[in-house]
Amino acid sequence: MSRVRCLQCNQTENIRKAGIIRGKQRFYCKTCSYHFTEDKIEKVKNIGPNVTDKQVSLSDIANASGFSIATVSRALNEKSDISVKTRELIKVLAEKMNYQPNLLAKSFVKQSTKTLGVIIPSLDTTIFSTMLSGIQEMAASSGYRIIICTSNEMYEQESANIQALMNNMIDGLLICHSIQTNSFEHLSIHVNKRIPIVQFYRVALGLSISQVLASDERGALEVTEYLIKKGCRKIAVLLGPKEFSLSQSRLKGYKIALKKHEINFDERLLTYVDFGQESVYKSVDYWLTYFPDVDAIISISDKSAAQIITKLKSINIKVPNQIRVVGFGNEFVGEILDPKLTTFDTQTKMIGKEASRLILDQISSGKREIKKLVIPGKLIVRDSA
Amino acid sequence: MSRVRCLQCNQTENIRKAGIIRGKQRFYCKTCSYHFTEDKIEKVKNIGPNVTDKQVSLSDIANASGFSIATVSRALNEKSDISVKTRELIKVLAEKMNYQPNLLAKSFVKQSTKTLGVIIPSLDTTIFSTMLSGIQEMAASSGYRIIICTSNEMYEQESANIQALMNNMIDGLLICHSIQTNSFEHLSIHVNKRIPIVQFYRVALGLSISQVLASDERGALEVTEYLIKKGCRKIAVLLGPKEFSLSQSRLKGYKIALKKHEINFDERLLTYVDFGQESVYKSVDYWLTYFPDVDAIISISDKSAAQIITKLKSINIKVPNQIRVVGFGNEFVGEILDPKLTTFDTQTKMIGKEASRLILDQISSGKREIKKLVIPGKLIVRDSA
DNA sequence: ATGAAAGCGCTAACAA
DNA sequence: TTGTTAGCGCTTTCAT
Repeated sequence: MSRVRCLQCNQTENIRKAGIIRGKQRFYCKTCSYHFTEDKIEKVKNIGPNVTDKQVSLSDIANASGFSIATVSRALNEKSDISVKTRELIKVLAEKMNYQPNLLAKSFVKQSTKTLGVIIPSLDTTIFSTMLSGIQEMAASSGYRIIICTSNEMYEQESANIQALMNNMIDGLLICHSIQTNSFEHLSIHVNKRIPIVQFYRVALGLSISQVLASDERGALEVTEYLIKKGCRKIAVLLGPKEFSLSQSRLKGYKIALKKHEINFDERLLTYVDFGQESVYKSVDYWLTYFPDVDAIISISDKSAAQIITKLKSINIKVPNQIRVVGFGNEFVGEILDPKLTTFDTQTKMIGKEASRLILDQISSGKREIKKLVIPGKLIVRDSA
Repeated sequence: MSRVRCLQCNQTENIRKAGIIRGKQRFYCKTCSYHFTEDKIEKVKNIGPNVTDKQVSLSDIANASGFSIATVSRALNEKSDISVKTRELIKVLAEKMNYQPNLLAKSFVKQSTKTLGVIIPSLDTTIFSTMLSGIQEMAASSGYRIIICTSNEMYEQESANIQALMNNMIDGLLICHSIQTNSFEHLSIHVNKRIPIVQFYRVALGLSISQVLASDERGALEVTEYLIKKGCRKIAVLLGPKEFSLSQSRLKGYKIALKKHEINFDERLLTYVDFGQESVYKSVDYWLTYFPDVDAIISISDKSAAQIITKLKSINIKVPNQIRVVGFGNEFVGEILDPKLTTFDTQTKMIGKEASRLILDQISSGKREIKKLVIPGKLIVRDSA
C-alpha cells in the first residue's frame, strides 16, 4: 500500500504515481481527482525524544537553598510574610536554576486556568474571526489566554465542546451558537456553575445568561430608511437561514421602516440563503424574474453583497443607478468593490471585545450580574446605494 | 466621575453627555473623539455566585458505590481488568450522579492537556485565520483543542507567550513568527524539551525544528514566467518587509525567472511595504512616476493586489491591458474584484493542516523527526493578468 | 519569618 | 478483580 498521503483529501488510499515532474515524483489521488507532488519533504535527522533534563520544581530549589518548599513558594509569589533577604536569595537561585513554574499544577490547585473558552461556528468566516480577534485582545490585556473550539455549525460538536471546556479547563465561556442549535439544555445545565458564560452574536432567548448582540434590528431600520429616503420603494432583502434570530431581527427593523413610511410589506421580496454563492446568485435571478422593478437590495453580509454586485454587473445592471445595494458588517471587501459598498457597520470586533469584557468582569467580581448588551453600529455611506 | 465607558477606546475618563437621541442618553468621548449611546444595556438581575452544588468526584462515587476510588477510575476509563458487572454498575451510578471528570486534575497527573498551542502574529489578517482554521480542523480530528496567542507582530509578546505555553499548558507548539522576531533564543531553548515545536509560514533557519512553508520561491517563479510569456518585460514587485524570509524567497523566484528569460533585474522595480493601504498606494505612484513603462505588478498578497487595482482604476489605467496584476494567496477578495484577480494559491489552509499533522505525529510517536515541508501551490489564472 | 503537613482529583504501580 | 498507597507540583493553613 502506498504511504503517500493526498494533500487535498488527506487519505493514503487510491494514490497512483503519475510521472516525474521537475525531477520529483508526481501523484494522482483517485478519491478526489487531485494531482500533486511530494514537493521537497526533507527529513533532516531523527533525534530521539531526548528530553534534556527534568524541569526543576519548587522542591529542587528547596533542597538547593536549604529552605522549605513553602518558603520557596512564598518567595517566588512575592508574598509579604517573608524576609526580603530570603526572598531575594531564593529568586536569584531560581533564576540560576532556570526554574519555570508548572502552570498545570498551579491551575490544578487553584482550579483556575487563566483561560477563556470560546466556541464559534467556524474560523473560515471573516465575521467570526474578527469577533475572535476582539475577544483575544481584551482577554490578553487582562492576562487571559483563549482556547478555541469550532462547532462547524453543528449542535453535536457545540455540545461536546461546551461539556469538555466546562470540565475545569476554563475560567469563563464565550459562545456563539451554531445554526443547528435550537434547543439549549446543553448550555442551561451549566448556568449555575462556577464558570460564567456569555453568549454573543447569535444568542438564545430566555436563558439567564449575559449576552452581547449586534444592533441588527436598528441597523436594518436605518438601512431601510436610508434607501427609502433615496427614493426606493421595492426593497428586496437577502436574509440568512430563517431560524436565525439575526434574520428575524433584521426583518423586524426592515418592517418597521416600511410601516413608518407607509410602504406595503411584501414577503415575496425576501429570500433566505445559506451563504453560498449559488444561493445568492439564485436570489438575484429570482428577483429580476418576478420583480423586475426592484430598486434596492439589502444583503445579510458584505460578502453576499459583493456577490450580488458581481452578478448584477455581469448582466449589465448598473449599481447604484438601477439597483442600490447595501451590505452588513463593514468588511474589507466593501472598500475595494466597484462601486464601493454602502454598508452597516455592526462593529464586529467590538462585539467580541464587549463579550470578553463582560466575562472578565464576572470572573473578577465573582458576581453573576446578567446583562444584555447591544453594540450600536452605524451606516457607512459609500457608492453602492 | 462618570462610570460610562467609551465603546471605542475603552476608557471611563473624559466622557461627556451629548444630548438625548431617540430617548437614549448620548455620550461623547473626548479622548478618542467618538460619539455613542449606551444603547440598551439592560441589567436583568443580579444573582450571586450561587454555585448550585460541588462537582461530584471519583471519591463521591466510590463512597456511594462502596467500591474504591481506583476501581471507579478503572470503570470509568474502560480499563480491562475489571468485571463487566462492576463497570456497568459504576457507569450507571456515575451517570445518575452526573459525574464530570475534572480535566484539569487529569491533565495534571498525566502532564498532558490534549491541547496544542498556536502563536500567530495577528487574528485580523485573513491569511493567519485561514491557517488557524486548518490547524484547528486537523487538531480537532485527533481530539485536540487549540489555545491561541497572538504576538501582534512583537517579539516581546511572542517570547512571553512561548514561555507561558511551554510551562506544561500544551502538548505541542505551533508558531508563526512575528515581523520583529529576528533572534530565536526564546525558541531554541525549548528545542529539547518534552513538548514538540513546529514552525510554519514564517520560520527561522538553522534551528532543529520542523517547518511547514508555502512554496514562495516556486510561486514567484511561476508567476513571473507566466507574465513573461504574456509579453511583460518590466515587472514590478510589491514585497513585504525586507527582513521577511518570505520576501526574500519570492524575490529569489522572481530573479530566477528573469534570468532564465534573459531579462535584466532592476532593483528599483521592487518596493517593500508594511501592508497598509498608504504604502501600497505610494508604491503605485512611485512606479508610475519613475517607470511609466511598467507592464506588470506582482503583489505580496491579494489584499494589496486589490488595493493596487483600485488605485490603478482610479487613475484610469486599464488592468490587464496596460498593466497586469497578480496576487498571492487566493483569498476571497480576488474572486469579486473587477477584473477578477489572477493569483498564486499558496494553499494557506493546507499549511495549517500540515503543520498540525506534523506536530500531532510527533506527539503520538514521541519521535523528534525534523521535517521541512513545502506545500505546493498553484497559479489561478483569472482576468487581471 | 519559616516549616510541616494537608490536600486539590486523579492515575498507576503494587499488593492482596 | 479489587483495594491500598504513593505521588504529580503547588498553595495554604496551622504551628512554631
